[in-house]
Amino acid sequence: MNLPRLHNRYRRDFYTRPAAEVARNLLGQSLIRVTERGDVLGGKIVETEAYLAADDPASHSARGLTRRNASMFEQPGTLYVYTIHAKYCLNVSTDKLGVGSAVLIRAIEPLWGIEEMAIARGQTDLRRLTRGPAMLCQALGVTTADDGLDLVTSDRLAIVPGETLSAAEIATGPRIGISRATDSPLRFTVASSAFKSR
DNA sequence: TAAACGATCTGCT
DNA sequence: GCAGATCGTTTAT
Repeated sequence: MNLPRLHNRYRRDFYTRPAAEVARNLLGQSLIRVTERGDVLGGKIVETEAYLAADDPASHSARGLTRRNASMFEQPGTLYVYTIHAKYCLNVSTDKLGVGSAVLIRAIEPLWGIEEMAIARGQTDLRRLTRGPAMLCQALGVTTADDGLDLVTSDRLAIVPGETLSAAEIATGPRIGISRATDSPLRFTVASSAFKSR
């Protein structure tokens, strides 16, 4: 696949839809990080989860706006980075300003800047580079310092059109690692990918 | 200000 | 496969 370029990135309207729809449509797209040196890191999104608003007890926004989850309520396309178990997770806000829904990007297939990501991870096994939300953040160097950044205008992080998948290539199931709303089918994966967290 | 809790990962078996 | 580490945020006192 060709090296993705920032100016081809998805615009605001891509994120201005219900979280589950964005989560499904993010599969196959390219998540890229441009380092301070100008290197491109990233790969193809293969696993996502949707987190809704007040009606989703598993969502950080279920109990309303707090200092931590404020980015979820920002305009669609805003990066929401939070810490959990002393690690980072990367989300993108969706729907509309003030709603409080987001998509968690759980795994990508490493494609660009693999050597640099391997160094950041302290791990050379391709399959253990970006297989999970915290691994992904470590590989890309994303931290809470990036929370609130706009994926539509940022020169550090963006999502660029990759490949379009057919419905048959996408698997749906319950979200991982949560204790509430464990039956909602809001996890989406590229069925054939070897780079999923499970 | 104290306590509990995770949208997790790693190392060891 | 599983137990244990880990630490910021939230919620309770």
